[in-house]
Amino acid sequence: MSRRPAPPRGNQGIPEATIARLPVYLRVLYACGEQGIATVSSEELAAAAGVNSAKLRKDLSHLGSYGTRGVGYDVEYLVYQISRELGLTQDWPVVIVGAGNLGRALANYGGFASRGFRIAAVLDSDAAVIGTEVAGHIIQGADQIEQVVAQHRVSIGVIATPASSAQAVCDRLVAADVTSILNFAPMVLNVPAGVDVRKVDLSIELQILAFHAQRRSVVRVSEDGRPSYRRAGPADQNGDAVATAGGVVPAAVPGNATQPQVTGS
Amino acid sequence: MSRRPAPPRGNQGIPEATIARLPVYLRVLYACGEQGIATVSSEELAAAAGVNSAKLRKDLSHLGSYGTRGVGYDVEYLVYQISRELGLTQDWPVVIVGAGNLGRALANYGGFASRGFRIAAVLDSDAAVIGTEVAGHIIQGADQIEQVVAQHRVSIGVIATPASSAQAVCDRLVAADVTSILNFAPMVLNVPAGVDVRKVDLSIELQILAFHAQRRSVVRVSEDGRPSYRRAGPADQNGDAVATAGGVVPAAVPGNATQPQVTGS
DNA sequence: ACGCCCTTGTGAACGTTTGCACAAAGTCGG
DNA sequence: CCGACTTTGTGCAAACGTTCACAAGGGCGT
Repeated sequence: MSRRPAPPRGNQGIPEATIARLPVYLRVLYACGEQGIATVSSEELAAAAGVNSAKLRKDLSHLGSYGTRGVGYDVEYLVYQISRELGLTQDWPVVIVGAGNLGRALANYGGFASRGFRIAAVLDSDAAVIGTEVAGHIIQGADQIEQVVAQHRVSIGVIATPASSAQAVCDRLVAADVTSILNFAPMVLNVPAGVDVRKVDLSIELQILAFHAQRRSVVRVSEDGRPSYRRAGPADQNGDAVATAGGVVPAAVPGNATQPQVTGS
Repeated sequence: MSRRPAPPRGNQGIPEATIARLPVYLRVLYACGEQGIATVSSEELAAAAGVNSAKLRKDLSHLGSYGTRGVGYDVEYLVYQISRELGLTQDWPVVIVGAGNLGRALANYGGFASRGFRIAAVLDSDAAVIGTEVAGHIIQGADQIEQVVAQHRVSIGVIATPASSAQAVCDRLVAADVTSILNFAPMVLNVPAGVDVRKVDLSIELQILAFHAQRRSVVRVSEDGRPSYRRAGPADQNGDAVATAGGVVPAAVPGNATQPQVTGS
């Protein structure tokens, strides 16, 4: 925002892109542990996580030198280190606002309660659902936000309300000292500096998919349509461009003859 | 991930980062249209979308020169252009696999049906829910995947199953010629090249939030704890690092004295 | 004890994304 | 019709992220 001429930037230095991948590594490591695997090489771990092995090593190197050359990484030890770095060794109470279809789905989501996160409360403003039970939690009124947040020391809030009330809920959460918000409402939240907002937006993801799908069907017209459908390494799952190696789409919709009216002029 | 010495790449040249933001602009533009606003400047649009105005202009410039200098962008025209670029002017049938809490939430999600996407079918493998209705759709058996995909020319599939069956469902979708997959299951899907996978993962988002929250609480110990809570411009909502406005973040975390037990050895 | 072989950790090159700053280009009032 | 003002579109440089390639380091067989 404001100019930073010579930012001292005490940023202790883990790149944001790395942070976003650590949870994926962590999940794979848990799976390894459950399989009884004691050590993994960067190559194996990278393949399972769907990334380049050099990237994985660089990511892990930001945490420290926790690997053993010639062997790999100790699964259990690495799990601990990543967990600590992400702050998962402490308990994070979470409040879910909005007990509609989505809110209930979230409350029932198993991976929620596990690994450090704990649902402190589920709130809603609809009197019809207040008092009913979801995933072992009695739904409380939305007017309890401040009290619940203070009582459980909540610092993470999940907004699963309609877009129309998302900003109001967000404001109340922020006023109650919640500094991390996960927003499922399809809108851009306005928050003060120092509050961290992440959004999960089905509609946006679908539109990105549609773009690639459309492009694929157009590109297919080009030469060299080798229909090789070989099972390659896992395509990048982090939103990078599609590989479009041998894109064999049937005969879907070329009809863009609908040249539109230019409204202005 | 084979080497690509000289990728012919018919990439017509819209950066991936831009594609990811276009849906946000589109949503803001729709909101403007509903408010009766006819034209917007890049500054206004950028503020509403939570991005830098220069970035917005550069993004839009990739689609063409659709603005008018000294005035701004015509809302309706820009909506059309972005929609066309994203491929939203055509109809995208979508199949949802998994009718649990999440699948039902998705099926009921309003923004789904609107703007180009249409639910072709909702499937599940649980005999207890097959035949019941969700959001106007009779839930069909998961063994109908191939038939439904072929019949409705589905090219986008949404996986809302437990992680344990996600890969199997994915394989069947891919075999049935679905080339775009939105994965809600908490796992990395393995797909052939040419298939586009995007993932939405609550657990990962929470862990990223936890990391920032943890860092913030450590940083707070530092000097200059000015509790200025002024309402600033919308903090970046795309997952970038938290602004932490006054955050000078100096001597954070020297305490790595807690050298843990090395399990192996 | 020694040397081979495997894997990590990282320097350096490359590509992508962001943000500034400004010229080009249009509108609008007089 | 003209000049002042506003806003777009973009060249450029810095920041950020990815990938390659390889030296450093450690285990393991002999």
